[in-house]
Amino acid sequence: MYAVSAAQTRSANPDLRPHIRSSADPELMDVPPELDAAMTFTRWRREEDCAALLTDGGLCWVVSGIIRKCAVHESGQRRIVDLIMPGDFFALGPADARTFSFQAVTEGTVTARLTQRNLNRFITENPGVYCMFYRLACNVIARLEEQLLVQGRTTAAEKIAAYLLLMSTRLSGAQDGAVVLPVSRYDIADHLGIAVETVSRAITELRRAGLIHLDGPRRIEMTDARGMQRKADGAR
Amino acid sequence: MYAVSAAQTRSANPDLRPHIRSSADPELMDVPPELDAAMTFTRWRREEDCAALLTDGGLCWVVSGIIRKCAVHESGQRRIVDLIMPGDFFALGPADARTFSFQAVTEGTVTARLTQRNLNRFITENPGVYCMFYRLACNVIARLEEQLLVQGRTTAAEKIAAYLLLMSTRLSGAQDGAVVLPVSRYDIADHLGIAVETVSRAITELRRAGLIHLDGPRRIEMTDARGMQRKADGAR
DNA sequence: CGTTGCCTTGACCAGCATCAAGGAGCGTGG
DNA sequence: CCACGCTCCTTGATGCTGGTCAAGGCAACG
Repeated sequence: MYAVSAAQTRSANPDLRPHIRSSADPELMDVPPELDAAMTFTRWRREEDCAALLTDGGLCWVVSGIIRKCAVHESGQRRIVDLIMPGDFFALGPADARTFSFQAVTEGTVTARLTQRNLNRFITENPGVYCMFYRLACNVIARLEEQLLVQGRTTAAEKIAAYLLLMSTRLSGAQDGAVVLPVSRYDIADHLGIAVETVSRAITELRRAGLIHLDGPRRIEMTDARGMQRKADGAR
Repeated sequence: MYAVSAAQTRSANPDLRPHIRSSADPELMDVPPELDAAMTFTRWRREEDCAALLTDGGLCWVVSGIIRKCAVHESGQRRIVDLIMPGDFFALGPADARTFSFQAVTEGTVTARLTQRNLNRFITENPGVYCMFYRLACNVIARLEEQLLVQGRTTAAEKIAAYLLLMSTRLSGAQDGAVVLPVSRYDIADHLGIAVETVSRAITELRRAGLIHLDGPRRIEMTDARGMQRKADGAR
């Protein structure tokens, strides 16, 4: 077992509760109050491993902050398969325990957890909740498919452009304006399957082309959303 | 609406019924007989577009054969995001209709379809079925994550090795023995985001290295499963 | 003030996309 | 029966892209 370093509140915390809303699909995450009361909230430090949340087969939501789902190859290479943001849910499949690990990306990430026991107890009384789980799972599917499309672009600049657009929609709901990247260049590299240096170069290329404007390494303004879209789609 | 060219049997066909089993998780797809009776079966010709199945928001299973889920970019490039095999289910998300299309890959692919209407009717009487949907959706998630890991490899040979191993497990349940690829080199290329020529060259490279043996272009024997795994993991 | 993590740039070379060509298998029609 | 067109697969030549190694800047932090 993993020793969780932060305090856990055993019941619903009114401070945290309202944040459990999917930005992509606000109406979706209407967690029934009964379910809410059965959840355990946890706050995580940066880079802290939170896989222990899921070892018993329970479910988990990100309330605030970011969680990343990683796989580490034999060769030592790390691959990020998913970035889990506020409102998103995640669970550990039967085969996942061996391949995947979870870490908090941002300091003070808060998760809401539903243990297998509480889940079972709740489900027997209220089987309709699976409908919500089904829809949440479909959201994950849509997210992974988008990620596959981003990784499927040919050049690095296209990948980065598509990635920034995707991040922009996921973080703010819009594809223009400014994004504050919650992840480092290293994380982006491992998420896209390219080298850090290439990430850096591609961002510089987009900046030189006048498609984005940097305000520090993390804050990126999309000065030309249309152009970014064309770039992402591999227009020549 | 799309004119479906093949005959449809309105009720459960005893010939087709037993095939609706997931090879990956046999116990999972125990479709309740009541649900089975509400399904519509369709047989598709090769390359036939079967997106019309899903426009009403219903669900679909592949009974036999293969369905591919594609996205086509502005630039005309095609990307395959998923290969759907017997026992797997698929549905059309709200945003999917614009981006994705579905086609039968193999001649005579059979699908089982549950219309939105039948689904609704059935669900009100039996809400527990969503549990099955949830688990099926989790299977899709696991599949997409594996695909992301395959695409995340660095060199083309690693990608192809990982892809062949994955195909092998998905088609036969084992990682050794022979695989008969249900897809063309072009499909593999569009699934991995690399050029056809590179696919061909990578397969030749694996053959020359003694890791596989070709018996015609589609039938591939894994003569050295261990070596394939090492190759896929980027061992040097 | 040194250390550490993160980001950027340069130089170099392997690997892949691209263009081009040719072969194998197959169904169609003469 | 063969000629033809078609799709699919393979191989070669070439130029560009990105991985790798190396170095340096910058900010936060002890």
